Amino acid sequence: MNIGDVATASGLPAKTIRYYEDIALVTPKREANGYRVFSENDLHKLRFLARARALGFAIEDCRTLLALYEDKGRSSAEVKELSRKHLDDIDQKIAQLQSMRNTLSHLVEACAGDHRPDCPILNDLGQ
Amino acid sequence: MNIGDVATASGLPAKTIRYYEDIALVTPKREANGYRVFSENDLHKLRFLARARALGFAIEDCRTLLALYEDKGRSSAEVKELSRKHLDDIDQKIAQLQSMRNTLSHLVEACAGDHRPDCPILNDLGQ
DNA sequence: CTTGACCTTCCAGTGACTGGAAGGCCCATG
DNA sequence: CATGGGCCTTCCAGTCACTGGAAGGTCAAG
Repeated sequence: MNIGDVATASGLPAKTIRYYEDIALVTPKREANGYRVFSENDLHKLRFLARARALGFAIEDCRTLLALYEDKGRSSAEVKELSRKHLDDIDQKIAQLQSMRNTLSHLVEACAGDHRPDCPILNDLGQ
Repeated sequence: MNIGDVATASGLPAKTIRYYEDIALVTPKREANGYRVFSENDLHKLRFLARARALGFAIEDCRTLLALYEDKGRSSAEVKELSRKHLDDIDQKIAQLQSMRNTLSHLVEACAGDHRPDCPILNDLGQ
């Protein structure tokens, strides 16, 4: 398979796949003409990466997860620990966004949004 | 005031304030020795920026908001529109994170997290 | 033989800082 | 007067995970 094929099959842009090769997450072979050749296993890895990234795991975490995935003797504790930490991160981010949302939605509601210059949003920011 | 003073007073790191000068969000004067001198108005702007950033507004939005803040003839409609869009962005981000959180928390719960290699998290990623 | 869809590499930019090096300035103490 | 410590300065590089674009090679169809 060429890069376009695995891009379609994995849902990742070709650019991203090249980048993943750059940072050694996948290591496709090369044809005589220089084109990358992807095996089924490469595609499987790319799909794994796409899913892990979609869950918000950082690239370096994806690298770790992929290594654990391929290590048939790993303990699931390590995976769970990594995932639990990531879940905590997500919860923190959500909490932060919720707090922004709270403040901002109050301000937006209080703002008339007409041609007049009086604006509770700017008033608040200018405290 | 020197940069250290406004850093303390605004809560922004000195590095960040220098960066804000770089991108022309503030324009402090200079003393003969090259040190930046910040006026009360500069400090006021920095506090405005700190609050706007804390609400998650992008730097370019902050620039716009600051300009509107200083334009005493602005219409509040423009401010409200910008804020409403930002609120939508926040909502989208929250939704995305919630969906990650959902999936991931189910997986984490399903994972024994012991010495055995069987792991629902990796099984899911490897689909 | 040309066209168009692939593919390649390399370089630069994104956003909003952040860290660190190398060096100047200022004040107080010995 | 020297020195030490805490300010301040500039400049460069790195972060994260791509993304865009230029310049050019390859391949199959018509």
